[in-house]
Parts: sequence; C-alpha cells; structure tokens
Amino acid sequence: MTATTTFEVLAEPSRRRILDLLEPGERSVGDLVAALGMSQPGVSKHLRVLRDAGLVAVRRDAQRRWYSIRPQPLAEVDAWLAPYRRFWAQRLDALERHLDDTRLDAPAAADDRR
Amino acid sequence: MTATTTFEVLAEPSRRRILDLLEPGERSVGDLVAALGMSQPGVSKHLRVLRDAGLVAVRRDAQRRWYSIRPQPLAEVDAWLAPYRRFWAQRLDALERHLDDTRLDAPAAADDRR
DNA sequence: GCCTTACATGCCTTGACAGGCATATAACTA
DNA sequence: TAGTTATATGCCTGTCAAGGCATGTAAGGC
Repeated sequence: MTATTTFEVLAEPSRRRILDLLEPGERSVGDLVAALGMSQPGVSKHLRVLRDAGLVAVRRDAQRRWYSIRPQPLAEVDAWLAPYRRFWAQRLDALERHLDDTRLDAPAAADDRR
Repeated sequence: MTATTTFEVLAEPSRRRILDLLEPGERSVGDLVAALGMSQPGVSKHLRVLRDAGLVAVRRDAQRRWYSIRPQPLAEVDAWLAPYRRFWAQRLDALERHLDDTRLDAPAAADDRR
C-alpha cells in the first residue's frame, strides 16, 4: 500500500515483460510463468503490483485467472512524455513514422513482439 | 555502475521533477537545489544518475554547471510505449489531439506546460 | 469427501538505493 | 596565497523491494 507510481512499477524488467506478453491479448498466470521462466509466486507478486497500479485486469474462469492490459496508466505516462516530445518530434525519423502507423490501424493483427 | 535502465531512473520522483525543471531549458545545480528543496549533495547524486543514463548533459561555465535535457532515452521510452498506444488511440480524445499538436509544430510557441 | 490443479500470500534473507552530513575538488576573488 | 563559491564524492544508516520456499485458498474431478 505504498501508493506506487506507474514509473516505479515499470522500473521492474519482469513487469515490463509481463505487459509485453499481455499486449497481444489475455494470458493466464501459468502461461506467464512458463514464458518468464520465473517461480509462480514471483509472477503472482508482480501481477499483484500491476493490479494495484491499475495496469492489468483479471478475469476468473474456473481456477484460472486471465490477465489483460489496462491502458490508462500507460496513457498517463504517455501524457507525461508529451512535453518532451518536442525534442525529437521535429526530426521525421523512424520513430515518428512508427507513431503514425500505430495511430492509423487499431487491430494490429500481424504484430509479432517479444 | 549497475547498468540502470531509463525506467529505473525515472522511477525516482525527484529525478522526474529535475527533468521537468530542465524541460524549458538549461539550469544550474544551485537553481535545481532551490527549486527542489533538497540538499545539494542529494541533487548532485540524482544528476549523476541522470547523466549516467544519458538523460541530461552538462556544460561547464566557471564553477557553475549547466544541465540540460538529452532526449534520446525518453524517445526510447516513447518507442516502448508505441505498441500499447493502440489501446487508447482509437478514441479521439484530448490526449490524441495533444499528440497531433506536438507533432505539427516544433517550436511550441504558445505552449503552456506545468 | 479427497485429491489435484491453479493462484495467492506469508515469512525470510539479501541487496540496492535515497538521503543526510562531512569532506574533497575546482574555479574565481582579493 | 588564502578565502569563498559551486558542485561532486564518500561514508553511514534506514528503508524497501525482489525472489525463494512453504503454505493457504479456491475450484474441479473422481
């Protein structure tokens, strides 16, 4: 109950990996454990932190729990970043084109990450 | 020398405040100390971390050192955020319009931040 | 009702980091 | 050269978080 900020939560590499794994869609805890190569309690604790920070949501299905992304805190990070964006926005580089891409299409079907 | 990632560096509130203070332009250490209400050694240590992470640059002028923003690591955070942006990009909300604004004009003349 | 599956929580240890104070360093001033 | 300003580093302490193991809990299967 340390009122953790989104940045503190994202500071942990394993937690960023979890988000990366959840980005394409829902995953069960067992799924994440297998993908992360970490102990199940370890993963559960990270999920707890992510939950408390509002970064993920849970859906129960029998014994299984399906985790998914809750984007709002990430949008806030995005907003914090906004004032700094002017530093690199003037250069029409690959990053900016990437931003354009992600803006135009939502589904992102053929998206292969991590 | 713990090979700190940008996210770990940003996890510290004081360091984010330092970046916020540097966003409009260069500042001396004394300036930052006054603005942050923290001990001078404390500020210097945070600046050290920010320097090592490539988030700020220093310019020497006599005894004074002027710190400024180095945007590249922040751009990388922006890039990491990109895949998640689809979660809120479909809603044409205020945030997205803000993104468009920062994209269209570089100077950011009539831009009132913080 | 009992065993198994799927997660969560508690306890413990270790490591890292923030912050304070004292002190070193570097440059300017008289 | 001695003193002052401006900043950096070292040392010490308290706090806190990550990760492992053991155990609790909830739902299904038999």
